[in-house]
Amino acid sequence: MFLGRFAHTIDAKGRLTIPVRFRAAISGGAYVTQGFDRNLLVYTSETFQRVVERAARLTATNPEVRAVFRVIFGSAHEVELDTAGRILIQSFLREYAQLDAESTIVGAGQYFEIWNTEIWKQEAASVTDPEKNARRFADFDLSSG
Amino acid sequence: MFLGRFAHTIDAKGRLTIPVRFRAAISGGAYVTQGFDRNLLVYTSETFQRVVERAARLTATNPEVRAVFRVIFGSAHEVELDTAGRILIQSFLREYAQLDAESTIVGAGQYFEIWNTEIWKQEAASVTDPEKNARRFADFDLSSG
DNA sequence: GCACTTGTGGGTGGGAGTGGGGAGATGTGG
DNA sequence: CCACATCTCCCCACTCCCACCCACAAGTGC
Repeated sequence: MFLGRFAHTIDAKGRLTIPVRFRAAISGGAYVTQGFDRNLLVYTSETFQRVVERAARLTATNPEVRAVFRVIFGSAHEVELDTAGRILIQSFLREYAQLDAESTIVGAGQYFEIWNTEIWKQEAASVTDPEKNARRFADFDLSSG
Repeated sequence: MFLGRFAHTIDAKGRLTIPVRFRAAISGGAYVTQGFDRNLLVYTSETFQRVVERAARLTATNPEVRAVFRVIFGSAHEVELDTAGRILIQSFLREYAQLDAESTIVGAGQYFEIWNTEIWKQEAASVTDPEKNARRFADFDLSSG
């Protein structure tokens, strides 16, 4: 499970250090894709496999399905940790998420997100708003009870 | 069960001593997350697991669900007691709860809270108001009889 | 007083994150 | 086939933080 929030830098070669606590989970390989927001998502091989299997049930005669295929498969890139615990992120993915040096890694359970730190701060303002969170937790019935 | 109220200090390294009475309950690990107010919550592994299971049923295609994931998973941090009975609190969590040296730990049954002592005092003004408490207990049908 | 517990502060070695050199692989154009 | 640029991955060096260690003050019980 991916938990927590980390401020890391992407170096001039496009490499991003993965937090130590995340490395064991993706030691068998991981997949980076574009996210639903201006961010990137990183899945373990197993989780990505489940997404692929679900997508495979859809029929490619539907143009919207083909668009989904292009997002899921066309943006996905398999990555491995180098000896220093880093991954290399393709330039087109860095461009999509507007990643420069300052990046923020956010755990999200089955996957984790990579954000440009400036863009993340805007999202964080919403995520740390007590009133909004109270409503979210009430709507989804998530009180710790 | 976590009961009582304790005034402890967070040292220059971001460490907070856990009251002795709480230590056994979290000896197997604990999770710190941002609270619903300007505070932090500390769950045992078991309690946190129940929150995670409920959240896992939601689907990430909903933007509000993604925000919930960022709160639950992105703010959570697994901590362990050091040999002196302290935990290390990540800087972004300390910022969220505005924790400086003076902190107050408040038991809340299944979990406990960490407050900036100044902010806690404002909350405590409400908690120690006999009339307000009488109304709360009446509203939630909590009289011992 | 003395032993012990609890909370607090600080030193330190090793691990984590970062940056850069350089060898090898890959692609392109001539 | 070669020359050249680019990319990828290896290794190494450096800084900084954290987990462990110890020290000490205050409180408690005998």
